[in-house]
Amino acid sequence: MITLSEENYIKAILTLSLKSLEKVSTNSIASEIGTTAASVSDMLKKLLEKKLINYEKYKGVSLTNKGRVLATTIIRKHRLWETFLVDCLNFDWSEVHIVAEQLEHIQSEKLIDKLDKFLEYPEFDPHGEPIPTKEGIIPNSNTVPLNKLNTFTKGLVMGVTLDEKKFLHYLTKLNISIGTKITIEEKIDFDNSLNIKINDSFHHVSSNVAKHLLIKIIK
Amino acid sequence: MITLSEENYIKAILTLSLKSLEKVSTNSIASEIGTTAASVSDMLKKLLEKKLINYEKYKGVSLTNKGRVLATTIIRKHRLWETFLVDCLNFDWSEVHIVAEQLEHIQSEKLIDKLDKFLEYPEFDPHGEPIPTKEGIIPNSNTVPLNKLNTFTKGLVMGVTLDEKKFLHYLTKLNISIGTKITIEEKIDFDNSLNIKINDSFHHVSSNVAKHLLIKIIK
DNA sequence: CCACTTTTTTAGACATATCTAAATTTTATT
DNA sequence: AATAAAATTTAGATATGTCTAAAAAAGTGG
Repeated sequence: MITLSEENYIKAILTLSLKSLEKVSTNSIASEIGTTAASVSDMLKKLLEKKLINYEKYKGVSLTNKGRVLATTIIRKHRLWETFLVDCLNFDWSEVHIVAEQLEHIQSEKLIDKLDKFLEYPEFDPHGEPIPTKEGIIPNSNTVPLNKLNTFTKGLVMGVTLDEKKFLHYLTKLNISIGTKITIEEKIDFDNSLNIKINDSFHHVSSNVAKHLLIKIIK
Repeated sequence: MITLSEENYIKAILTLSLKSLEKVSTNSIASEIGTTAASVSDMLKKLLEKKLINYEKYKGVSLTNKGRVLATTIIRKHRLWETFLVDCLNFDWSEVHIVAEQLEHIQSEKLIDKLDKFLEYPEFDPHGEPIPTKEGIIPNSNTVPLNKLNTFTKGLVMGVTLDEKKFLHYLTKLNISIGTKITIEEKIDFDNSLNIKINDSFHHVSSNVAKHLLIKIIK
């Protein structure tokens, strides 16, 4: 069981992951949530226990695939509820946030699927932010599958297009999650596999893995 | 600040109050909520502290006006959300309860007013239960203002039609709340005031007070 | 009306989530 | 490379809400 508080931390970690390349720091989470670094430290232990984050003391945090899926689900719920509040209930777009912050924690997959349908599958929320898909992908016009990138291009992992246990487990092993920075070092013509750099360490991945990783190109 | 847990207790107390005339017992609350009598005892102290209930050790519980308004608001929210789930999202009426149990705790008066309007001010939820008004009255075809009752008629207080601090304070003093049993003992022709019996003690109330008390007649 | 049963409350624990203050580790600077 | 500064973690406390077991009060039957 995931508590409301844990959900808020996971969401904060995703938000921060998307803002920069580095692992998320304890202090940044504390200021995002409005709490103390000590409380964050306590909570990180619990989230590690539940395998929602990758975490080493003093070394910062990143989301595991499990954590990433949870976080995008919460953002999906938040943005769908905001859409409902503005489009159906005629809320002003500036006042929906605090209400959606509560609604995003309602536990019912069926509810959110039916709300999505009722709203006719909106792509963007009232603030223009893209609504993540049911599969946990945050749509972004700038994303490209990893295998389409040129050598020496750098990018951030924005999502995956395959929801398979073995695949996600493999990504965890490679230390790939949302916000992970990847550089293409070499493309092997023979089998379209890639040599890539992930946070300063080098790995080799097959074309089949690369095509399921959505990347946002950065300078 | 009222916590989610406190809201669940207050709601349970109202539900039980409406089922019988007596003060609500610790054990009945425990089985309604699915917890132990010890936990209920602990919580009753907190609810008394917050002036949401009338409570004397070993003597049972009733809601104060403040508690009654809170409880009916929660039921109003619950029933409006159930209506939304069935009418808009095409939920089956049998599966809405658990979702509405979560939604009923969302804190936003504006949200519930706008939802009410969006649903075009429904009078009944999908289970045929009346939706309480914004003022905290549970509509019931059987209710009559106290001043319309005949001598020796007995009834239960179902709501009030005046939301004024002095009035509610006066009712508290008289120990009148939702579910309180009242018997008309005598009607004074001179000023239409009434002598009534409340839980075995006798009181005199003005016609002005009587006309704002909604009563459901019982045998 | 006294003993027995049931109900309710209290006492003492535990889990969650938070805090302040102190200790530790990392990082930055000279 | 030593030391100062900043970031992070630990230790210890507090508040909420729950539990079990024991004590106390209320109700019941011979």
